[in-house]
Amino acid sequence: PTIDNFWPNIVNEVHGIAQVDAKHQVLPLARIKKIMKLDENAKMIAGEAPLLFAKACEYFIQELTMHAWVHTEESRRRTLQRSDIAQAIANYDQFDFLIDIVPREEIKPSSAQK
Amino acid sequence: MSNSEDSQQYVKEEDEASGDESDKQDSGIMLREQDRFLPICNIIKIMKVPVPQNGKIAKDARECIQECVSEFISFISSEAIERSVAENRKTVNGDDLLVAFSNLGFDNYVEPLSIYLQKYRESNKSDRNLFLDSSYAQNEDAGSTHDGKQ
Amino acid sequence: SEDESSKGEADEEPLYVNAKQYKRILIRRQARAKLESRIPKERCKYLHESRHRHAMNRARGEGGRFHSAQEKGDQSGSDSGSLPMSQSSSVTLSRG
DNA sequence: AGCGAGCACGGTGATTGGCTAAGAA
DNA sequence: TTCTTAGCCAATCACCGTGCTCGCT
Repeated sequence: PTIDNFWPNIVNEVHGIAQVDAKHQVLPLARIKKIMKLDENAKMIAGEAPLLFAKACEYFIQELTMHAWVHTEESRRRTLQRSDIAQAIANYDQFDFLIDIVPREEIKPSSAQK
Repeated sequence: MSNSEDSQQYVKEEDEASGDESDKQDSGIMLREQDRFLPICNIIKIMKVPVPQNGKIAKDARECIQECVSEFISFISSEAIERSVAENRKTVNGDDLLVAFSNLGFDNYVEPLSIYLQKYRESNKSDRNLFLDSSYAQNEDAGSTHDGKQ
Repeated sequence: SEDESSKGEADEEPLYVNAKQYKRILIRRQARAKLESRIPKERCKYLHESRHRHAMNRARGEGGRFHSAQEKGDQSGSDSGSLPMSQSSSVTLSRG
C-alpha cells in the first residue's frame, strides 16, 4: 500500500470487475449530479457521467488522503489533520486546483514547503 | 390556521438554516451543505481505506476532503461541459469527462475510468439485447464500435 | 506566453501552478465567486433538526454510546436491573 | 428510435451526541 | 504533563434510486 503502487492497483481492480453495478455505489449518484448542476453552463447530463465521477471521487479521496497521511507520519502523529492535507496539496501539482480551497497558509509552521 | 399561501419556504424545519448569527443575505436561494457536498459518512468510509487501522482522522480533515471532492467534481465538470458545448451538444457524456481528465492533467484516471465506462456500456447493451432481442441475435462481435444495422 | 505568470488576487498563489489546470482554476474562481452569496460562511452544528432531536432522545449506555432496546414509557419496574449481562464477563471498557 | 429532465413514491442507510481514552499541545 | 477531541453505538427520516410521462434530437 504505497503511493507508487496506487494506480497500478486501481487498474488491476477495474479489470477484475465482471459487471458494473451502477446501483450500489459508495457515493450517491444523485448528489454527484446535483453538484454538477451547480455549474451554470450545465444543461443535460448523461447517466454515465455521475457514475464515472463516483469512481473518480473514490480514487481522488484515497489518493489525497494517502498523500496527506505521509505528512501525518512525518510529524509522528496518529491523527490526520487539515494541515497534512494542505501539505499534500502543496507537494503535488495535480492538486493545484485546490489552491483556493486549502490555501498554503494552512500548512502548519515549523514545516518547510518545497 | 392552515397555510393558505406559502410563497417560497426554503427553510424546511424550524432550525437556523442560514442565519447562524446575524447574516441574512440571500440573493436567490441559500445552498445547504447537503446541496454542495457529498455525505460526510461516505467520505469518511473512503478516507479510511488508505489509512492504517489504528489511525485517526480529525474532523477538520474530513470536512476539508469533503470540500475538496466537490471542487474536484466542479473542476472536471467545468472542462467537460465546455467541450460538450464546443461540439454543439447539450448533453455532457462520459467521453467529455475522459477528455477533461486528460486535458487537466489527471492522466492516471483515464485508463481505469475508460475500462470502467466500457464495462458499464457493455453491461447495459447486453442487458438490452437479452431482454428485448432475446430471440433475435445475441452475437457478440468484438470490434464493433458503432451499431451496425442488419 | 505573455500573461501566463499566475497572479493571485483573492488568494496568494505560488509562483507557478500546473499549466494544464491554470485556465480552469481561474474560471472556477469566477464561478465560485458568483455562488459565494448563496453559501453560508460557516458550517451548521447539525444538518437536520429532526435527526438532532432523535439523537438527543435516544437511549444511551453508560459510556454515552447509543444503546438499543429502549423501554418506552414508565413501567412498574419488576427488575430495576439495567444491563442484560448474559454471562459473568461484563468488561466492556476499551474504546474511548 | 433512444435518452435525459422532472415528478411522485417507498425503502433505507446517513445522521447524530455523551462519555472517555487517545493523543495533540 | 494538561486538556482537546475522535471513535464508539444504532434508530429514525431525509434522501437516494426507480419508474413513470414528456420533451428533444
